[in-house]
Amino acid sequence: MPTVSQILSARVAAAVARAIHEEGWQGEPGIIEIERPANPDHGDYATNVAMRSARTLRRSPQQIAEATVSRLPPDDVIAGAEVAGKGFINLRLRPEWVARQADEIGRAADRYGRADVLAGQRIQVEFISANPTGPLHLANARGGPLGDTLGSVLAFLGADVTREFYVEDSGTQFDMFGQSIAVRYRQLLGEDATLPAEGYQGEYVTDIARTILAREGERFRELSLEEQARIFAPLGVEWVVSEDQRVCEKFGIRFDSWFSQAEMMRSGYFEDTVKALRERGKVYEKDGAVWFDAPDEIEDKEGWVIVRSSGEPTYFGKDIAYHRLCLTERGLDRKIDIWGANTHYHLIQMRAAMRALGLEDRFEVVLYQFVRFLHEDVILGMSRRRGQFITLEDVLDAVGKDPTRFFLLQRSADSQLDFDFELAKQQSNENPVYYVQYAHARIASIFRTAAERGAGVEGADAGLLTEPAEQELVKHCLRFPDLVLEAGRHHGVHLLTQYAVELAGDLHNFYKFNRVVSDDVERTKARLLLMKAVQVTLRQTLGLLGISAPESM
RNA sequence: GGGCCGUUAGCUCAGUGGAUAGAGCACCUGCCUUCUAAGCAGGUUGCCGCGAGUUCGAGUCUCGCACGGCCCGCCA
Repeated sequence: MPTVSQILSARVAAAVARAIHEEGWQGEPGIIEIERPANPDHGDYATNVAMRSARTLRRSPQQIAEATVSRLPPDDVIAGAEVAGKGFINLRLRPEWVARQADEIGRAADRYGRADVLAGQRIQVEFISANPTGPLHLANARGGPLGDTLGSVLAFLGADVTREFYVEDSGTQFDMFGQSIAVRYRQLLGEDATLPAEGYQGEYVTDIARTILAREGERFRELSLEEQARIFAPLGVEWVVSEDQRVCEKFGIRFDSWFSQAEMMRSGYFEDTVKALRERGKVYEKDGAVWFDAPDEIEDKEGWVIVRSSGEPTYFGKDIAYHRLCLTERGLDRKIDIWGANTHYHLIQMRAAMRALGLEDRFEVVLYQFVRFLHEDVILGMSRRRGQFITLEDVLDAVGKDPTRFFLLQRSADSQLDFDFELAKQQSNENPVYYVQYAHARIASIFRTAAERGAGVEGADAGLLTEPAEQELVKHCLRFPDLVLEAGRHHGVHLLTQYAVELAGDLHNFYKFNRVVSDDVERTKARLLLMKAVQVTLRQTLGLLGISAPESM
């Protein structure tokens, strides 16, 4: 089922081609862009192809538009085309066609809006990937709905999507985590031990030590702190990862894989990657460390360390290996990472490294600006090491999954946002998410009423949906497939929340002024089809957002 | 010093180079005997941060400036 833009674009392109041929013009037309005018007087859709072709065809926009429109006669979809303004071509959809689409949308049901433009592409979306040294909190939670929803959109467009959580279970922070657990373990045994200055202070560290003690007894008692740390760190990560899994499920997120960095390191793939970089002449030695040679455009640094003088790989070095692994050994066509804004410098480094390996085109990143967390009107810094944070789970329990997801998905990733905890709890009933869900529930209620009165859609004639309010609703639903394409192209999943609110608004307005279930049997049937179409569209949108579509509220 | 993101209504924010710039919240006025009032209708609000440039056309692109957030480690 092609989108409206695709249908119109094809017909306009054909008309332009005919115009050029028959008028004997020279040159190529501009790209056909189909847009929706803000002003309804300008038609349902419009194209600026005449303006865009004026230069190459060396004709005035008006002239090109006239020639195109005269070759764009009314057909099954287009009721009329006219030239307006400085050369716009305004297109009106045929009401009969629009009406029939209500039926098509209802029949498509959970296939509505799906496409195959990305069929055959294997795409990994990697998100959250928080350090496995403590519970998830809101700062790293924004990437959750963003990545999850982007994954859903890409899958909707036909891609083979894998959602991955990269578990960084090696390195300095990992070691420090193990030490922190060891200290708590010793304290539980009544020994004298103090947490290092950089240690993890959260209460959960003691919980982990207690769990280990309960499960394994005192058999690690005689070991040195270093030995204990080495044993406890993976156990601690296991504990945190299992917690993360549980909380992500509460958030409506299920990962296909939890990839272990330590496992990759044991496989020798890191050394292999350094070798590959060395063969390309991209690394050099200095001060006993191995450096990646920064490209010339980078003015502030000559290079970045990938193996320390101690022999320990850096995070940057390991991330190069990890991305190379995904894009070569694992056969992924694209890898899309959802990262917090504080990693933008890392992004610059990674782009350079990926370019050095010839993988740049397949590596994409969505950077999201930080969430500031307001608690009792105070902006909370979220330091995990100091144990100062409100966990994601606290937020989910207090606010609910749907409002939390909706709130985080409402704004573009580029804009910063404040999450006011008290406001979110207190105003959750005024949250726009309920406005959207209510529209869906309202339709469900209409169907319940219809069922009670023995009314159904059997034998309905969608062609009766000719009233302006009915037409507007169907047209609004028809925007959905184009919107999904747009969201997929630009990774802009917030477009979906915005659309959901607008469509819900249209439905509420229609509901107020138009009766669906009435004595008019034929009209009732047709309007039930209309309601079905809106319900399907709302459900599809909410489904992509990972937000439930309730039958009643 | 360098870099990334932002600056649009009182507040929080939408706005693939198109025609008269939008939504929610807040505020005011109406609307529940008919499919759910978590709703609807109407009203008020804008030097789109500032200054240049690019072009048929700029909130949108380029450059400069100001302000805010983040970053520039042999941490991750």
